[in-house]
Amino acid sequence: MSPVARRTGRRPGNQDTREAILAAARSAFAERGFDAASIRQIATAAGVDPALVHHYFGSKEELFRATVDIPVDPGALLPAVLAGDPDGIGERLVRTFLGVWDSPAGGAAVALLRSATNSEWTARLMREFLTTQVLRRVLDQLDVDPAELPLRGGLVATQMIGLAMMRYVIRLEPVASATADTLAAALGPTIHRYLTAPLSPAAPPPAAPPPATPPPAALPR
Amino acid sequence: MSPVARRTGRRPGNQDTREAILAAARSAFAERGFDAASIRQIATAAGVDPALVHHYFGSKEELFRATVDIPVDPGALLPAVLAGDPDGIGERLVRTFLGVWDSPAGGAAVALLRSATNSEWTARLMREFLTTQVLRRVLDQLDVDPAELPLRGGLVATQMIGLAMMRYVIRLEPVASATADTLAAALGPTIHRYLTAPLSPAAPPPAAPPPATPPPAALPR
DNA sequence: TGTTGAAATCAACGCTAGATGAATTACCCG
DNA sequence: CGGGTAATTCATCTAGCGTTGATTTCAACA
Repeated sequence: MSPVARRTGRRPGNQDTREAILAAARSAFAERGFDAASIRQIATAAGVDPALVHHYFGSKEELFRATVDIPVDPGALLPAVLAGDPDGIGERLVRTFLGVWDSPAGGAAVALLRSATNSEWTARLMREFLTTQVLRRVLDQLDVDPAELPLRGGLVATQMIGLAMMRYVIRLEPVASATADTLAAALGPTIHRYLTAPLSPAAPPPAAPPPATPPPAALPR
Repeated sequence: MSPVARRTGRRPGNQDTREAILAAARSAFAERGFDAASIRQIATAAGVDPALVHHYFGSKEELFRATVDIPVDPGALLPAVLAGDPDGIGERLVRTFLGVWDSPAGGAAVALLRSATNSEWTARLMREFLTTQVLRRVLDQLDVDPAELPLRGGLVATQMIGLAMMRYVIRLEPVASATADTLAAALGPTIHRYLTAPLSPAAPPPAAPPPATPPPAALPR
């Protein structure tokens, strides 16, 4: 009937449909997380039938893996962080971190972060990525007491993930729109302290009123 | 057949089914997030028919709201944070924060945090809670330049939410199992610095380089 | 040219979710 | 004792999900 009634079968031109699907999946996962993003809408966004997604990638999980698998090799970024004035290492780490998250790879990271809050296996994925890929490498190149290494790494992760959450997920102003300079200046010293400063308070906590009271202050209503 | 074949109708004894549902919902939402938690399994965990959940709370969203609506009135906690040595304010804030998150109310907070990463309206909920309920009040009671207030608040939020994410969601060791003392000693100075220390590096204040990219954030929906 | 294999679509399955409305039972008040 | 109201369940509806298998079209190669 209609002159252009191509309904089924292979497409004439483009060969880059696979990339289109990947791109659509990337943004969908980044914006809505693993569970909330649906293959059907990813396919629609890519102008493609849902079944085609399964044809290229086997399952939703594999699609997610392919989406996230932009290997931001931390090893490649570390030299730039470690080079130069040791006192500036905090600021440089923050700048590098922001650079990655603002790049296309950042979309994958946001997707991972969003999904880490929902499914346990994503959380584990992230945990392992952090420990084995990032923290360990960073701290290996500093002269840190190995016994203190995990805690120092955890503290740094705390600040970094918090920054990512606020800037890219919750989008709390003015952090969401702040310049890298501002954030580097503000957070850099924190990172530096977590990496180098003594951890335990030499002096016992002064005048702390009995912390024994986890507040029953929960107000009823 | 079975002598106790009560299938339908009102239950003999307890009247506290509503609370049972709420409790089950609280832990389900906290453990799995809004989307992943299902009314059906909440009902099962409470030993109740799914329809009963809709009878008490109208919809899943309302149930979530009721779950989250343990008003941990920040105003009630602030005096304890603000009293005493001003230099210890950071540590006290961390301790109070951990106290809340480790209490029953913390379950609600974890639920909110988990869900904030998925649905935009939860993110907004959290954003508004942070700005209007917490940050504003904390900073109102300190002598902070009002112009710097939002940024300082955002920085504090960054560190606090990061702590919550690592400790309660990602569960990265050793942060997840660290004592409140350890964390307070480590993070306290950071908070203190965010609240009081000068923000911009005195050397290169580029006089606000055009925040050329305010919205890389295409808000979905 | 004819054949083959990949690209793409269609239609459907099985599943689970949230939600609804009617039916059944227990409690409370008069 | 009897009626009304709230608590509880059952059966069902609709909608969306991931996934699968068959089927059709295109492109390349002998």
